[in-house]
Amino acid sequence: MTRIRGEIPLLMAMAYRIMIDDLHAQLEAEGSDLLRPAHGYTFKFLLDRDDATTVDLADHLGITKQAASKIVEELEEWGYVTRRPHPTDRRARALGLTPKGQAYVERANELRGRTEDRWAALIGPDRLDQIYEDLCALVDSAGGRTPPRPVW
Amino acid sequence: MTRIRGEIPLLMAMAYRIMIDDLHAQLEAEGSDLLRPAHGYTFKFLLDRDDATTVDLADHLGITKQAASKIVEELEEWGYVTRRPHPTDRRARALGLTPKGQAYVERANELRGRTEDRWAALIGPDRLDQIYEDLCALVDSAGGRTPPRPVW
DNA sequence: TCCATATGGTCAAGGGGATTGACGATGACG
DNA sequence: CGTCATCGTCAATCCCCTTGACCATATGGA
Repeated sequence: MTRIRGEIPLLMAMAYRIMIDDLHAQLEAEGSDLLRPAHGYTFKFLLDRDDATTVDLADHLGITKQAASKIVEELEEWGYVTRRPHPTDRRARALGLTPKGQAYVERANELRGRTEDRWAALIGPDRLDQIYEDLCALVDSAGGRTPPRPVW
Repeated sequence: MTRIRGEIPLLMAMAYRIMIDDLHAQLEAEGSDLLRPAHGYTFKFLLDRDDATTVDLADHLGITKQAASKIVEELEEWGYVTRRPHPTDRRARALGLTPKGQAYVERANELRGRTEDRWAALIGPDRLDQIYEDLCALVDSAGGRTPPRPVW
């Protein structure tokens, strides 16, 4: 297969879009709340860190604290996230995932996994493992501190 | 390497972001106009098709004709795109790339190519070829008619 | 200890890029 | 021809993010 120089980033964007659409369709089919990717990345962040603040989240997402604050506000209202007083800083509020939030993460992981399975069926599981490794290598080489948000 | 189920879409988003940032940095370094991905996808579309209309473009990008119209307006103003009377439909205007537009496409292809080269150096050129094939397979399996625009 | 400065969070205003809705002009087809 | 679809534009609005200002609390040096 002759590869067109410079085409891979475009393909990656399309592939990402396809997998996100796929996830979206599954979530919609089962009636789950349709959260945006920003919400998903927020969950993922809160899973790893305890007593994270809104500013921490904003840094992680690569957005302003005001934007992050609004996301947190929504997620709290919808029952996915809690804000409790911060244990050591009385200015701050410590963020946490509710059971509902944790359940959503697990469900989304499972559904993304199914999307991966479909791709694996297409190209073979070993190839998918390789892609995983290669993507990790690329991300690591960029320092791993890339905000997950696509630029658009 | 143990792969976390459901993580590939996230990695793909980050990888895409990294490659776009890379391209962006290169374009900025050489003083080129900083066009958004939507503009790039517009160019790519206009390269393939002759006498395309704004509505055709909107369909391709998966946005409304009003939004597409605005993009075309900008690109015309900046000298990348022309709007001439449509040969067979007097309601419509046929879009085309100016030499400046074509040059931008070639330049962007080259710079994306360099980004690919850096990745190839990291994981090996043969692996990159495989990824290309696999991404093509995924995109084809979705009908190839996926709007390039990421959902966010 | 006190004060200067840095930082977490919120409120308010504004902007970029999309959407919906309405419309005039032309095309397509019975 | 008359009806209905389609290309393009104008206008209003929306969503999500940004910038800027501000208060309350932390922090660290004199």
